[in-house]
Amino acid sequence: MHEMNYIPNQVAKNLRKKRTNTIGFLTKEYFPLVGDFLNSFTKIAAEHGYSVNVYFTQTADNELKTLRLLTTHALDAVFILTRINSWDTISSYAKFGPISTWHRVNRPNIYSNFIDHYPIYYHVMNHLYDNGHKNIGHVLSSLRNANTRARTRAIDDFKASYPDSNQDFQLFYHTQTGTGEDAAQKWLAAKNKPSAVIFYADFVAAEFISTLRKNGKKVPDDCLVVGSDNSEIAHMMNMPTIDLCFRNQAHNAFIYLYNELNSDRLSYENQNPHWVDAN
Amino acid sequence: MHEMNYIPNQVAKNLRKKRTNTIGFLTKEYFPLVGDFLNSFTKIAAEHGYSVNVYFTQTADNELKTLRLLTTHALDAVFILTRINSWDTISSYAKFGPISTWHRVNRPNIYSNFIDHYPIYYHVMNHLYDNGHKNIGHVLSSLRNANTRARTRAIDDFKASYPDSNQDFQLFYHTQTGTGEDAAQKWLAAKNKPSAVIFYADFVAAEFISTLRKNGKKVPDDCLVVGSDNSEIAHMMNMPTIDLCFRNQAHNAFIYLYNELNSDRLSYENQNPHWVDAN
DNA sequence: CTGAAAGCGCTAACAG
DNA sequence: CTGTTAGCGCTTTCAG
Repeated sequence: MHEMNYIPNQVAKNLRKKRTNTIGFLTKEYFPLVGDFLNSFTKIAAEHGYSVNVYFTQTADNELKTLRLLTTHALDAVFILTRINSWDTISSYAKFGPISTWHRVNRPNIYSNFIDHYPIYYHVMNHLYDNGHKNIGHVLSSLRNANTRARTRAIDDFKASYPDSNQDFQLFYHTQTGTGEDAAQKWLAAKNKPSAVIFYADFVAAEFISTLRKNGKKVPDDCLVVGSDNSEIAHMMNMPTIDLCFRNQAHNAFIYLYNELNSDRLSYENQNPHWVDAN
Repeated sequence: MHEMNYIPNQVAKNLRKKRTNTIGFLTKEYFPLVGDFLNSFTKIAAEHGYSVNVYFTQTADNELKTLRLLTTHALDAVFILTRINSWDTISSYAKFGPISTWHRVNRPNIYSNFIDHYPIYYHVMNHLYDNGHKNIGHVLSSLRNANTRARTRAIDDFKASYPDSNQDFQLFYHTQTGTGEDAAQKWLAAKNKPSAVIFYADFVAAEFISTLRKNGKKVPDDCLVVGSDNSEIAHMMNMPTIDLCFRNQAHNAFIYLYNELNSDRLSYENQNPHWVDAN
């Protein structure tokens, strides 16, 4: 019998139970929404007894090394915010532990809590058009991203329905660093400037605004800028944005992992993307 | 002999080695700099074979529960970004694993990679005074924070040296949410408005700016706003800020933990706080 | 130099 | 119902 100040060893428990109650949170790089998302994800995880390990994967090799933590039983499950390797490669790790993401990916063994950007994006264009914006610019993420493809489909369909509108200003980016500034330079250089531009991320939109203002332009008078996250930055910059429910996505992405790992079932949250006015 | 597809079990290794190579990153709540800091901290940790567990402690009880992970050998060490319990209470856990923080705390068993805010703050006030700002406002963090006390000492000493200056506008806050807006309301209501205001965080300064603009004020014409982190937000909002070297702090805070846990020694980085102009 | 064994600290199963 | 034991998978030690 030990003395009364006995402290159980968690690692021994983990070995025995073959569970660490730890989930990996993988993102290629840091951008502001990572923090917000992680905040939501970690809190719901903590409520159900899980802790969250953060990994900034940076390289394809590193991402694989991190996924291999599932095979060594260091992690019970994995959430992927931004990936590097192909979904095929990633999904091959699902047999070692459940994997979820917020990206739109169609694999039987990866839970995807995606939002269909098509209807909301079409709705936003309609809204802008009704407010007199015939020339609408689009700053989009990479086309390898299914959300981006949904957006370009919406653009094409909208263009077909409203031939008098102009959707020619389209930019595609793979990262978020320096992007807003680059887009602003392109806008300043454009001969036929769109009167409104929709962005794939609040942060990029914010950088766009600040670069425009630095160049003596007025926002929203010269250009209405629309963000895409409903994050704090959107409020700060006083821009309209699109709520794509990342908080619910974080919630549901965890719920899936939990349900896969445990016998009891937690229930999913509904999500409802919507336009958010500048405050 | 097993087949060739043998995968070692990390948890068994951890049990044997009595090491998890995992560091806890504790913060009371989320605010934008948390993400930036975590990014720096996690990357340097990963370079040296450590992963980082994030905890949003929220309550005093929760924070203790998290610190107890040191006693159960779930965590090797702990970094504290924002605390809840007293440093006395926290330091009593140092015998179970090294603890570091970026706060200014004078405990033999807690490494504090603090920046002395006194000289840089005095310098900033001087700079503003030389540029014609006789009435300078101060939005500060809690007085239980040693950095805040260094700032108030700088204010008092400056006031003594320049009796014609006005430093009466002083606000103290415990959190970062809604703070900038509240400070802006106070500024708008003030009869004797300071022509420049220095903030304890970029994010709070940004919120202040956006609230002022919403109320028809011009920044920086009506009020020069100075931030305090040199974070992305400062660039976005085009405000001058103070670089307090949080990236170096993240680096050094990790180095300490590493050196305590290992026999080899990594070396610390120098830090040099400085004024950063609006770009 | 190679191979077996002990033990890290826990929990589940089993015996008393 | 209580107490002992086997084994989770690794590493270190010790014997061959």
